[in-house]
Amino acid sequence: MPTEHGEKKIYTLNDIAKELGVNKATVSKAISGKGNLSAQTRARILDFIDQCGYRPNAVAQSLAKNQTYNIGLMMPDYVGVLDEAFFRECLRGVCKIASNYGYDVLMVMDSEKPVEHIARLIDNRKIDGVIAMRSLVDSPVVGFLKEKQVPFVIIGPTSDQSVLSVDNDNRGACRDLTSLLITRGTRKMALIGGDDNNCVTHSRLKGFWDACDQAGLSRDEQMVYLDVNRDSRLPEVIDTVLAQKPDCIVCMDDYICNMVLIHLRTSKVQVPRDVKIVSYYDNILLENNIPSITSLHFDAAELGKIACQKLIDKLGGKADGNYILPGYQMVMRDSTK
Amino acid sequence: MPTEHGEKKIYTLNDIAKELGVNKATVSKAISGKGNLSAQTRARILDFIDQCGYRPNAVAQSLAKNQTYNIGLMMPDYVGVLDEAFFRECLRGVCKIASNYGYDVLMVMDSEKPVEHIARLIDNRKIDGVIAMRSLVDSPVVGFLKEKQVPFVIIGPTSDQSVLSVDNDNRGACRDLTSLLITRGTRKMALIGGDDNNCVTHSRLKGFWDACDQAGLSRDEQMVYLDVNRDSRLPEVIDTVLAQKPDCIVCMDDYICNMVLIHLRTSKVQVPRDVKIVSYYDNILLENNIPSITSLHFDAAELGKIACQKLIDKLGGKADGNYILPGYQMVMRDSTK
DNA sequence: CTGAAAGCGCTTACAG
DNA sequence: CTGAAAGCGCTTACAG
Repeated sequence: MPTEHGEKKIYTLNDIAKELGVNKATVSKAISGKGNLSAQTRARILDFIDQCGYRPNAVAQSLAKNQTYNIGLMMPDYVGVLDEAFFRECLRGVCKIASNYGYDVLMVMDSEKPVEHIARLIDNRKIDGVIAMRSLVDSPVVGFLKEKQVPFVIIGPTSDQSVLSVDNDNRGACRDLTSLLITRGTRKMALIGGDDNNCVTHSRLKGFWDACDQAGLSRDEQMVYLDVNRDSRLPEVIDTVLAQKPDCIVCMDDYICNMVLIHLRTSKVQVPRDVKIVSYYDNILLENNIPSITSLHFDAAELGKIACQKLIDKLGGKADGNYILPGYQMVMRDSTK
Repeated sequence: MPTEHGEKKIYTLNDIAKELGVNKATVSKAISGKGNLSAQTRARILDFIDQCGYRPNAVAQSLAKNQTYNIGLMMPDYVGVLDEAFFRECLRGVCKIASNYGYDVLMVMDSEKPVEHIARLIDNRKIDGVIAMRSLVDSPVVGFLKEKQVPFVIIGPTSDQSVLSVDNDNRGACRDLTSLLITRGTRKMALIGGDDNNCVTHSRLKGFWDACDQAGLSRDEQMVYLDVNRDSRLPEVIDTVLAQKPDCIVCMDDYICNMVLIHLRTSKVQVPRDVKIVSYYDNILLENNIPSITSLHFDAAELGKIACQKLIDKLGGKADGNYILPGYQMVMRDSTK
């Protein structure tokens, strides 16, 4: 029932109750479906609500029900350029499911003081639970959330069996890809990996060793370089690696892979003729590279969806198992032909 | 005052009032600083609050003050891979300022039904205002927000003078970079551009033409290719362009630039000897390319900050001018030597 | 300077 | 099946 001015009146439960000559509790019941009403009055109320475009005030509901229908999403402030796609996809997944259940997602970019920020949200009772996209080893966030007793799930690895977590099977995937290379005759493999402080680095390394062990290859620590960050060491590391004449260079992420490719180009080393290249992560720029790069592909959106689903289940009181490991794809391309 | 169990009691205003033998209105005033209180009782109350770790229930405050201290941030669901860095930086900027002012950011990933989603948020009164990262031409979102009379600011270009907006000076930046190339002797330039439905594409094209006009070069439409998306046309477009022997290829974004580079490599065309390359956007992968690529760099975080600041000003009743155009950097690198 | 009251817009026992 | 009441935790005029 818009007025002549086109400004729509915003109805409250009370308004509707008065307008219809019933009690506002009755209206509330009609909407929520709780308690019993005659089908007739329910229909009458619902009809009217439809016409006048009534929408409940979520804030008032929150206060009355002590539930906000908000979840806090903690996202790393800085992530590698090439992980951006991952986080964004993950965010999409989370938002999608949240939306399906009528929840909203409150961003926490954990820049300087992630713990303080999330603490404020919790203490002010602005959220019901949190999803932490955790990427750093020994993040203080997890301890904090446990202490606060807020329902939460983390995206990433944990050794802590008491926390709900969802993760890609990085270890298994890296193992499988490495194994496949070995099966195909690769023997001398080099591994170049990123941030040592990042959980995923360790999982991937483990997978790499798993495959070596399984194939009876000795662990050649000389061929493994971790914590190779962008600023400095990468060029010399690549030189050192090349000097050892590997069959294949395994890059832990696409940033490293890109740098390796550039370097090889300058050094006139041909892929895959002289050396094979594999990346443990799949970015579109490398897919387009010539030769295209063999890599692993994880479904980040799915990960976000599952994380969100688990949190909502938990908020709804459904207990649930600890881990879920969605699948992955090995994308075999020209760089390992 | 934690109990023996380590579970901290959660205090309400009422609890504190009782504990201290004062009225809860008094406590409220002590906290808000509104109204006048004796310095003594104020101090006593504030002390106690400090000790017991009281935090106001934000939901109750929202209801009483009719203000949520939440802002909705609309983010495009799908963005080009290489724009991800831009959006993430922008998001950071927004979150940063929001946090400074005690606001929280509610994500809206406008996938299928952006308007419906934001409508729900508004109608349920979960947010006070919105920031729209608008990237598409003729987005229905803006019209909707105007109609709803919700305070909002958009990040991106508008012709609509009645809406608050913040944008990079894409046109000016592209003009300047193009002009500089012309000054340096470039005459025959090709332009390859992305999504025709994206506002930024048009701004950049205008800047390109501006520079041509200014230098008295005729507008050679034969050398301009828009809406070149990834799936298909790019390789043939590049061939067509190369056949015309340009001095320089201007790429509207880094995805295109990357494809061009790959293609040139395969065709044994050398940069910058045979042709110069410029990108209108700056991604780290291209910075590392050999040769490194000349490009424009925009400060996305700053853009986000300003957008958020403007919205908060508006929410606080401060009217403000319509546009702000932050600066940019021209990063001259090897590809135009 | 402090208190008592009404109100924000809902929900949820509890009566009838 | 419907209504009257109390309550969620705050804020804000209004008295005194």
